[in-house]
Amino acid sequence: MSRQNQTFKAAANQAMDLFSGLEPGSELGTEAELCEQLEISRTTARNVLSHLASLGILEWEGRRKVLLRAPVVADRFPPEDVALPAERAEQQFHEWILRTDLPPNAQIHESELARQLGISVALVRDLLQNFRVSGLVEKNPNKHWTFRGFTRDYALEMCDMRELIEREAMRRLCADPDHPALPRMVEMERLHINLLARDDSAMTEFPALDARFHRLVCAAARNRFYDEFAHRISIIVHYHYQWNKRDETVRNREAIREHLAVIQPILQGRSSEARDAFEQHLHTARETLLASVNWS
Amino acid sequence: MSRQNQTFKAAANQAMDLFSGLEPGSELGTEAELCEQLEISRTTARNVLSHLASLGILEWEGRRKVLLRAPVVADRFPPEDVALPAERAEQQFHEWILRTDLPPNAQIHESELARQLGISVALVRDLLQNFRVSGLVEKNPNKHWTFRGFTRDYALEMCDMRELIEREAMRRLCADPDHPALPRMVEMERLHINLLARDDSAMTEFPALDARFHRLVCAAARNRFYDEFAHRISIIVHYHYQWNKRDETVRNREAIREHLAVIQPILQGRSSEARDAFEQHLHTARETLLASVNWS
DNA sequence: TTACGGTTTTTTATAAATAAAATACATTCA
DNA sequence: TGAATGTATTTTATTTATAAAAAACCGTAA
Repeated sequence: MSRQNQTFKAAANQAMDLFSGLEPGSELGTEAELCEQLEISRTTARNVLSHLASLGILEWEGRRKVLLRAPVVADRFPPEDVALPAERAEQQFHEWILRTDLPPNAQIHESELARQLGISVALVRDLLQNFRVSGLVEKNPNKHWTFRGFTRDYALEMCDMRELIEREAMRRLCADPDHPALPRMVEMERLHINLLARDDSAMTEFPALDARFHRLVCAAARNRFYDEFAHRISIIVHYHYQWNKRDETVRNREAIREHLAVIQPILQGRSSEARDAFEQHLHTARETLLASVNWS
Repeated sequence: MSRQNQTFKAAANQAMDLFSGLEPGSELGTEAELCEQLEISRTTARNVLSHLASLGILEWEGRRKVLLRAPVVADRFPPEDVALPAERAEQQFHEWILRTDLPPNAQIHESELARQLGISVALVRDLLQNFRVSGLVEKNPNKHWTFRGFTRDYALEMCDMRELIEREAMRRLCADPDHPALPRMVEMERLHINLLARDDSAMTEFPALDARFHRLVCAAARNRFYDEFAHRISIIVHYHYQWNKRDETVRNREAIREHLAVIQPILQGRSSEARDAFEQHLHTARETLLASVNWS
């Protein structure tokens, strides 16, 4: 079927967001300006303009573009139409592989998975190839893929690598009082304090914050290999925890406090205290992760 | 054009190797046995048998398979026919990206590269996606790829990561006197001593040995993430050094001696000496790598 | 005369097509 | 009867096709 026009649809919705802040009758900028704002090509920008014109939202002739009325909800493309197939597929795939209870050494067939997820084999192939780096699947040439299993071994190897990297990143962060990551750490403190103040139901937001915290720590080392690994891990941990929910709120609150016990000394320049607290947190994180796979 | 039959051709050549050791007139085993030996499916095994029968190398009817004559060179498929397109393409791609003098931030177009390498865009896409993990290229969604450059920064980040991992792996290797990697270390010592005894022209074999040594060290940690990283690095370093040839033989001989200064204490259980020597080697390796990118 | 808009060309994202290779099923002969 | 063979089906590797999106090109009006 080739491409759908998701980029166009997403851009059209974004343009409507932009224009709903303007008065009807106001003149719009040039095509190039719209491209900048929406981060799209002129081809797509022009398609958007002509679409909005056909909806009667604006009048467009040559360089004159006048807003006729504010866009309404009915004008927008529905959210399921704007997600790119690749993005949608990736999310579905992660859900499937990390939340379906696949046994270790299970065979994964590209064609079967494509049918299950309702996407093309080529896309499944992309997903599996990319996911291979996470160490959970491997390819048997000319044959199927194998799921290696979210086993205790896997968790141990992941924790080892994570601790190696994050410990080093933390060392660098603490060593430099003018480290460029510090402003973002201030913001991070605020987010943690806010979340801690809210009630248990808000704890569902923790996994995302946890991932951001650890990615920020990794980013402090300014090493693309650290970042790459942190990114991989955050996906795995995110889906794994969504699925394993026991003691969730208690565990999450405790983790937020541990994060703060790291963040605050960093901001106040008490390095050794920060590093001790971080060691403590790495230890807890390891325990939590291992506990969640203990049954295997 | 879909697939060529490389698997079949490679298997046919392998089968001929196998049969050339047998007397004409001898009976061959079952189809299933041939599958085992050649690591192929029965479909392919049967195709091979029928091909060899049509060449008059054997007679095949039902379960009776008799070797008629020894295969000769003319029976074989030429080597360029047996390599899989994907493998051939990968090698070409690595040559291209690591030995062509691409400037940092150069644009890479899938379609253009496909034309240059004479392969399909889909294959180029696979190669770039896979290579992305090495941190040298990045994707601009809906647009081209960007070569980030084999810069000083890149070399520094790579060395940092490498040292972090290999230092830890070495610690583990030294901590366990019965480590399962030790037998392979004995073999490694032998290979190093042999190479050192040969003349300068043999030094072209060093990069491959170097990669093996470092991969073995990483393997000692028994962590799939270490292995993955070691593998990536070995590709980069391999191609980079092939291209940067100054002081080659001197540098290589020195590196062999440094490797031996690590291997021998390990085998003799002198841990701290091994680790000191390894630190020294990591330092030299870093210097060498940085020197090779100094011009940028 | 130059920045902007109209048009054409190139490139990417995705799916579909095709032959090879693997696997599953049916059949036959020791 | 069951292990090996013959046959059919499924799955993978690779290329090709197609529409969307980006980029390049060219003309025109402020």
